[in-house]
Amino acid sequence: MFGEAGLAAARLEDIAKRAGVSKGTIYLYFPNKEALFEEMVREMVISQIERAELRFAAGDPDTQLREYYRALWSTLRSPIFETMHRLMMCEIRSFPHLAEFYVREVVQRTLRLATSIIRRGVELGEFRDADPDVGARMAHALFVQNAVWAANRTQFAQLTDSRDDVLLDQMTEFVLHALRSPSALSSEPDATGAGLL
Amino acid sequence: MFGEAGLAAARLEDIAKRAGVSKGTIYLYFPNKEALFEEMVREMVISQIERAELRFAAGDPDTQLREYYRALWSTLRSPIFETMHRLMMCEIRSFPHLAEFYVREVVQRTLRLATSIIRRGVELGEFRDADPDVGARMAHALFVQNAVWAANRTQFAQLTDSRDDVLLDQMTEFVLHALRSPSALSSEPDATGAGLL
DNA sequence: ACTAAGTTACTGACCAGTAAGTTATCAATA
DNA sequence: TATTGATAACTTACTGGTCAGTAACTTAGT
Repeated sequence: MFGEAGLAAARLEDIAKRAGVSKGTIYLYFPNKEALFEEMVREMVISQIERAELRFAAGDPDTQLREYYRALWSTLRSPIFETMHRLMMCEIRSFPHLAEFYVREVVQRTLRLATSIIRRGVELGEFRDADPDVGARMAHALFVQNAVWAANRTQFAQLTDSRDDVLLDQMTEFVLHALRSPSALSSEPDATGAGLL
Repeated sequence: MFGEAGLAAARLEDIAKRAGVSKGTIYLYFPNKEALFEEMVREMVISQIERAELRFAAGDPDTQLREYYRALWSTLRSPIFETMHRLMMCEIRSFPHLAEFYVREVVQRTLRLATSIIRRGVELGEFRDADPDVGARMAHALFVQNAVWAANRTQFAQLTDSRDDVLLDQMTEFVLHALRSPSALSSEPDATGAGLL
């Protein structure tokens, strides 16, 4: 209900009703509304961790990254992320430590995986020699913002493709081109020469 | 004051005081609180249009885009954008047409410029042959999300560089690598071969 | 008979919106 | 130049509804 209305607009009595208890019961478990809200977001973040089963796929960095971003996108497009992200953005000023918690427990963990894939790609010469950490962050930013737009397609129609899978392709291609080293043309289907190797 | 507290938490009496009038006066000009809010956001969007003087710079697409994104970044990092964007994201569900207005009047106008620069780059063979519209949108997403993180550096410290100018470089390099055609290595200072040409 | 768990009915603060009253402006007139 | 009257601009003080939080009461479990 917080997700639907936000912290201020969600009425404690409605929350209680939906939980099948009376309002007073809530105060047996939480000191006040804010604490309930905070606890709820923490639960969401934790369920988010469990949901996001981002695993190393086998194969070259290119393939690994594609798999990684496919999984990331499915997470970002889930209703739970959409809700959590919106709440986080709206209430971040009142609950700054929630955002810190989220970044530490979810985003960083996720980014570390991307970073390591990119690092290996750099070592193999498949990706250009740039800071893998920066690359991972840039790609993450791109995905998150596109998820925000996609979650509000009605208003942001001009900013997203109408199909999620097309959008995923667009993002993945963009990111991979940004990371790829100019000499590694092998994964380009229409590459005619062997490049510098 | 809406920017500081949000629609619900901002008290009409305080707004009136800050405006140097009494609460009743507001109701001579606006039917209710929501209308005042909406009008204020519209004003912000309009002032945003005036502020964002994104112009074609001279030179090759690479240089033009660098100049474009420098200007975009300075807009995104301005306090007025930060406020407007946060309000938009928080109240989008209550005021969907505000977001539509914003996308139409600001974002699309801005994107069109980026698209045309990229299109010319594609025609010149400097950028790879991909949909310029998609490229512009991807880059925009990347910039917007980084602006959001940068606006909350305390919480999102791990997601941004501590310096705005470094961040701008990181984003610009990422985007340009994503757009560049593999055969156009000329702008790469350490390029050793002439590529396929 | 004691405690844990829950409910109900209330209070007090808050605040958007309003109705009645006040002041400033200015044109017309003497 | 002063007076009046009309109206526009604004203020004040109040109302009504909402809702977080609580205190007294009830029920279930052992």
